[in-house]
Amino acid sequence: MDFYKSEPKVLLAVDCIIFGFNGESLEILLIKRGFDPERGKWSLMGGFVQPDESPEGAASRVLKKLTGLENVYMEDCGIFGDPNRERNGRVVSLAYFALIDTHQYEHIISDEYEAHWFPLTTYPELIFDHQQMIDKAKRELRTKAALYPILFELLPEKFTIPQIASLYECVYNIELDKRNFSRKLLASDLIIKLKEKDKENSKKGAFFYRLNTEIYREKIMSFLRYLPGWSMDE
Amino acid sequence: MDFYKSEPKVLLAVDCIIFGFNGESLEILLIKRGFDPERGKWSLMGGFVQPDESPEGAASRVLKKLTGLENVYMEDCGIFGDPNRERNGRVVSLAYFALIDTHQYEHIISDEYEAHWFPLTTYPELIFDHQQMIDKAKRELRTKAALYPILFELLPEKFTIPQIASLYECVYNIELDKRNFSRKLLASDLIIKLKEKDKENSKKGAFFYRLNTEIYREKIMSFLRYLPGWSMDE
DNA sequence: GCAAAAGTGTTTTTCTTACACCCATGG
DNA sequence: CCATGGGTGTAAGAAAAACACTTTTGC
Repeated sequence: MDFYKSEPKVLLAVDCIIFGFNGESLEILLIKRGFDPERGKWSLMGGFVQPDESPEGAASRVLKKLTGLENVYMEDCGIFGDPNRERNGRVVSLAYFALIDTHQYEHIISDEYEAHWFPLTTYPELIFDHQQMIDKAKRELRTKAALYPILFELLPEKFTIPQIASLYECVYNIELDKRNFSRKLLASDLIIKLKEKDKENSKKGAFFYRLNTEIYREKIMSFLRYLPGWSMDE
Repeated sequence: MDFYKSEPKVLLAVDCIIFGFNGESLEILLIKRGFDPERGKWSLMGGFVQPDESPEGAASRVLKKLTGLENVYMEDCGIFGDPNRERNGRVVSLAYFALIDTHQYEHIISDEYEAHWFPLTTYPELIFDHQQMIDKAKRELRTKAALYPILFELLPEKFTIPQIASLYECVYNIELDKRNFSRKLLASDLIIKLKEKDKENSKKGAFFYRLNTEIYREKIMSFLRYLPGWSMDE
């Protein structure tokens, strides 16, 4: 039964790039390590894959431990396994990015970890190759979000069109014509208008919308516009 | 120095989804296992990550061992680590897809492995979760190729426009208007016309082209058309 | 000379972009 | 009553799609 006895084993870790959007800027959640090695330095939240769990499971566990959140959108976004990436022995790390709405992030158990949100434009130096992980996660996020409407995962249930627009502006570091953006989005049938208005950010107030989950599920699987009338599931 | 002594180690494998295009159909390269466990069954080519190599390194090594090819386009496309995915103990496997031109595939060391190309439409049942790996690789290939011109990696140095068109048709399972496709491609400046013609596939003959590697390198990093005038590197 | 694939020209339609202008409202 | 962001209308321009038609050549 033990066919692979002679094969080498490695320590397998997961690290989470946790993206959050507060309405103004795109941010990542970092922790100040309270444990060795590299105690006291800033890093991504991570952990080791346990014998009874899958890597995704480990990533979810780690995320929940830090934020208290479950059922969060996560996606693996890279394998970091250079033999010398950690000085303290061989660790292969699987990077996952998570998209959360920062407003849900109240019930944080941050007593245990010294966690802090940083804007993606300025954050402290990080240990190991965590900087590269963030870069990779950013690229993956941009690529994926160009085809699939995953950025909605960063917004609360009720959101306004100006909010989404500014989210896209943050992610791609561009300026959008909000008027055209709004129309394009409405034409996709992805969002449903609500009666309420958000009066926080303007005098006139912007209508709230919610996701049309049916269309969303459809589009999240087939948003490719490069090829004529083609959908992912064939 | 030994901070992680108490953490569990796992066997870490790589499995390669090797895509090839022969001008007619998109195929994958499978091997008939000549070793236990699951001896005699069809599977992806794989191997274990060694202490002195990165996972990408392991994937390249495995690919080279089977095909003799080096410097092949590869990309990780999924982490398969369900605790019960193998009956013979815990193995986490990292899936990589490779794109190769089947015509380069002559110097195969297939004595050691019983390898065979199968069309993506019909191939034998596979061990473990290799079927899911192929599904994932297909999805990733489609997503990536919708934004970046990676499908050229499947073609020989000299190729014709009808060849690329039929490749896209294979990958996305669609029919293209070859006339419009041709113009669109030429407009991108990605390819350079050669003097020669390929007379194999038609009486008139189709001109050969080669990649404009400069434009290629540029586009492979920024082919997103979803957002106005935006490039990946900011 | 005809069948078959390659490739060009042209029209139609659809999508993007730019921007003028109206709307609602808190101060 | 006006400054401010939210939102609609509209017209110009670009890109995609559809398709008629010409080119080349092996048989």
